[in-house]
Amino acid sequence: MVEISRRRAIEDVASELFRAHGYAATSVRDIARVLEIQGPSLYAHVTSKEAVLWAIVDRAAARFEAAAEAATRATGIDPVEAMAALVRAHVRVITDDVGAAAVFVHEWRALGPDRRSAVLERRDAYERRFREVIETGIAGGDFEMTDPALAATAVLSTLNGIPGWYRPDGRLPAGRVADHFVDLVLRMLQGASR
Amino acid sequence: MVEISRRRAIEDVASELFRAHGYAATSVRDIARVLEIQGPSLYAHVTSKEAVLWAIVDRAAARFEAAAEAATRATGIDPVEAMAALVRAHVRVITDDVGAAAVFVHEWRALGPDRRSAVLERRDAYERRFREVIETGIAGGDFEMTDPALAATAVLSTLNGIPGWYRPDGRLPAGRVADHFVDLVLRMLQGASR
DNA sequence: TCCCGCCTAACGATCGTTCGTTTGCTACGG
DNA sequence: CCGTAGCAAACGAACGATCGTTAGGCGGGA
Repeated sequence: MVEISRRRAIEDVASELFRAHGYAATSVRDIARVLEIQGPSLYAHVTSKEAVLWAIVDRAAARFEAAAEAATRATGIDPVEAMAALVRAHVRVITDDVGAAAVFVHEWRALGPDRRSAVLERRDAYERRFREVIETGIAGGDFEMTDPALAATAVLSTLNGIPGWYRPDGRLPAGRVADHFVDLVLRMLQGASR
Repeated sequence: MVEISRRRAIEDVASELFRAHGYAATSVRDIARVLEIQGPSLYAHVTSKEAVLWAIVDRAAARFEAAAEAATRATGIDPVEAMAALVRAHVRVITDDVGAAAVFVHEWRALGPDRRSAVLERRDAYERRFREVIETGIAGGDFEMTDPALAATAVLSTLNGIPGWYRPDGRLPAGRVADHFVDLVLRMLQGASR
């Protein structure tokens, strides 16, 4: 395997360990052991354990933001279409790197105060994209909702459960997962059976 | 506040700290500090840190199971009604003790192998209740679903996001939260407008 | 007097991190 | 073709701090 960057390899290993056991329960020496080097040797490539977590979280956040941005740009103003694109983009980011996505969703509280609040701010902005599409859909009669903010939170909760069970070699390929969740989310937002 | 059991007070404090910072990031001395005693003094009431986590997780699991059992017993065979009761019961257990529910959902991986697999087994059995109602609903034409297992997982993901934002003194009272989520879940399961 | 709740002291282990040194390769001057 | 300078990567020892936990003692209410 060609080694582009030792640092990136560290972050990938750390992603998987943080996902499986959590940031606090994963020691620097645990990460090093997987790479078959000694714990302190890691510090030739990274400045601190928290910096590794931050690199993972920051990159994951950027991928979510870029995917949502692209999805919004690619679709017109039709809320149903826009929401489907947002969901599909979100699921793709998760399935492309489950470890990083899980760390982004669950381990941001381990960051220091500054970085933690920065993540929360970006998360709010991201959720706002979903809420605005929902509000547009309500105004246009495409969606039936009394509480758009709660609906956006519920939608993202549903999607963010995926890293808890999805595995790249599981019974459902990533594309099918996306299809199913687009369907589920649109059902949540569109009017009930009547 | 009348103090029924010192041990229970420890578990309640631990619930809140485990929820806020995670099990591994919470020290025994952190728990003791909130109770205004010294760290080692906890061991007069408790046998180990993991035992505290187990007590919290076990009680939360039992409350989920009991609530689901009661909900199932109270409703007939109508799947829509049964699912509504299951969702309402689940949300009530969460809102009754957000801390314990959050710990149950997120911190079970910190348990030792035996207890962890015991929890996973109970969680599977619990999820099975949801899946069976969904399957019954599909068979009777009440629900439209191609993948009942995935639907059950998605429903529980949606509900288990609640501890991430619900606060007893928040803008939504517990009853409204339950109403909204019953609505959202039934929409997910029932046929869409398309 | 006894016991229960809490104390302080201390243990071995492990944590994140720093430091000085060694290793193995690549490039280049003579 | 040799010798050597340079460099990135990893090593092993060691640091201070903190972890979960044990042990023994002290004080006050029944």
